[in-house]
Amino acid sequence: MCKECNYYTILTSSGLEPTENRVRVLEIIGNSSYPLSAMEVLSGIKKTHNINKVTVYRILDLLVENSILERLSTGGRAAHFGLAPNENHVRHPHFYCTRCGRMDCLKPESMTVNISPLEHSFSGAIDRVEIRVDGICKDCLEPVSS
Amino acid sequence: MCKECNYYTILTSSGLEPTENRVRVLEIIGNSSYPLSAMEVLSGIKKTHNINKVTVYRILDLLVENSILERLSTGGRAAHFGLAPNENHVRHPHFYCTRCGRMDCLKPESMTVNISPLEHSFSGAIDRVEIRVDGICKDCLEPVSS
DNA sequence: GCAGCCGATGCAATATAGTTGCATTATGAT
DNA sequence: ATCATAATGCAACTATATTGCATCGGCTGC
Repeated sequence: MCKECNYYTILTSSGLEPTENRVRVLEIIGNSSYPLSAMEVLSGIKKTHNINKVTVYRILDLLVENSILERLSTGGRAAHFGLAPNENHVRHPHFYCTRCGRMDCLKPESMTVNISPLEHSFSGAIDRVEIRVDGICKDCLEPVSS
Repeated sequence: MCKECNYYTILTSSGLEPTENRVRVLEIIGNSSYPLSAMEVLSGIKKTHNINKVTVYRILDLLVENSILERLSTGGRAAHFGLAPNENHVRHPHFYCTRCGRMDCLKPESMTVNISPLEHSFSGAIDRVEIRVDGICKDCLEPVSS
């Protein structure tokens, strides 16, 4: 997903200690081509290093608070996490397969959205607009080949 | 939310038994101006009638499957449920207040979305596009008045 | 009427995702 | 080295949702 990002530097430039666990969480999400759930991050790291699930949750919260990661809701139960939009990563919508539960990134240019009517009329504060397309992915549509 | 809807008829015309519990679930969601969580539906009904939470969950699932209700994800943990788009209810985006956790309906015309680029390039099947605006609502922004 | 069936509901137990409190360990400053 | 603070681990817990199985209630055929 991101070859231009130095995860260590991302942390330090946000004023966060670049601990091994934080770098690992950020790496595993940054190197994934689609957003990951907390459990996917946990088991990904556990393949090579010991880490506790609470630590993963706390790091994910911390990175979301610092706008390094973005928390995405799925049609399912678990939130998924991807790199937050920044100069290297344009904000983009996501696709959620209701059959296999996998989440994918869609190209930013796959849709156009104009929220200026809302911005002019809305009396609260707008942080972000999350767009999720639900459906069935290519792999789940295709008949199983033998 | 809907004065044109006869909840009893909505059920029967979908081939579902219009049981008291089903009508009550549908009424409480249909009469709300914003989507409700399963727990809100449960406690709403419990004010006047006995009902089990499992029954509520099962009815919600059933009504979503039959496209009578729509399941909306929030930034929080619990899914919320509102009437599905139909001839009386145009599909519209929702607002989620990250401070108080309340969900609100936004006017359909508050934004314009064009997904035709996606439709032409996407190789899976698209069911629906869910749009959620996250931020802080008017009430939570205002200083508390004494 | 009533025997039998089936869908709807209830209840208890369980699953899943995430959180909290507190103890322990690691890190950096002096 | 000592101390303060931040980060992590562990166990228990909460909230949300689901499953398995028992029971209830209404309808059908007789």
